[in-house]
Amino acid sequence: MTEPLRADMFQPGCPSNVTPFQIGDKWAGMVILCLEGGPRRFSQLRVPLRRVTPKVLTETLRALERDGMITRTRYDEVPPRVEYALTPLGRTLLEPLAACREWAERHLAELLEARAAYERTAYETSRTDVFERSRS
Amino acid sequence: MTEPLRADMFQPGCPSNVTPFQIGDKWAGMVILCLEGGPRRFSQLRVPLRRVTPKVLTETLRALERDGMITRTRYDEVPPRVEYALTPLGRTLLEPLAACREWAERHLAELLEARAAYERTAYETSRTDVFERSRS
DNA sequence: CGGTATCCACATCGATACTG
DNA sequence: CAGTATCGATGTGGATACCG
Repeated sequence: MTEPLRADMFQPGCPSNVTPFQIGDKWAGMVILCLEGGPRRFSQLRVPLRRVTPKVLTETLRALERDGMITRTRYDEVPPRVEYALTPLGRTLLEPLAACREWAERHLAELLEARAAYERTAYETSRTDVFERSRS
Repeated sequence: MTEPLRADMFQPGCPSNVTPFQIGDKWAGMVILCLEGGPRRFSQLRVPLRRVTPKVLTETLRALERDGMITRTRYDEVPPRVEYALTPLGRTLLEPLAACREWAERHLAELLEARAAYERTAYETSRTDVFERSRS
């Protein structure tokens, strides 16, 4: 546990998808993180976000733009180019986001452990009624 | 703005419902906060949560219990009594939760302002295609 | 009191196809 | 390249009624 679970939240099967924290919708937090290093283009965002569909990415970007978290800059060129970047307000999200990430790095293993223990006991003990835990 | 928008996130119409932060599902974060001051009973939780339905509250509590964030203690009395309380692990959530709340208190007004400005310009300016923004 | 059991409305996400 | 347009699956929450 010296290495603090450098979890890659962009990995679909990554356990950090299990964190109780969510920034806005499913993708907004990741978009914020993708923009931390500077402006990014639409297509650039689609890569780390594991093939989020353009529709959903557009919706996410519009929502973030609407709320003043990012800017959308369109350059009149051919081929067209559009860049998204964090606003100062959007940058303020990085701080609490870091707090959430830190929590995950410190405690995710405990959460997973508790969850596993719960699954185990659910099958043996005295809960009056055990509901289904089947996962497809 | 000296008063930092002591927003009551438990109020249904409260603008803090607009914050980009969410702990788990819709209610989990509020439950954590409700338990900050000590153990609470099922019915006690329903009050500040503005009449969340028992079904949803049960689901929320089960999920938090499963993940080791809260404990469920049943006392064999008549009438039956059940208490929910934060585990040590659950208490660790209070710190990042505080970071999120602080963000809201500091920046919620800016977010709302940006949103309002966006609504305003959406009706007058040169976006190639203005989508509907109607809210029922 | 502390929940369950159904049923349903709605929002969100995804897949696919197409366009300025 | 940077989206838009549809359609459909899924799932999360709410309303209501009932139970040990």
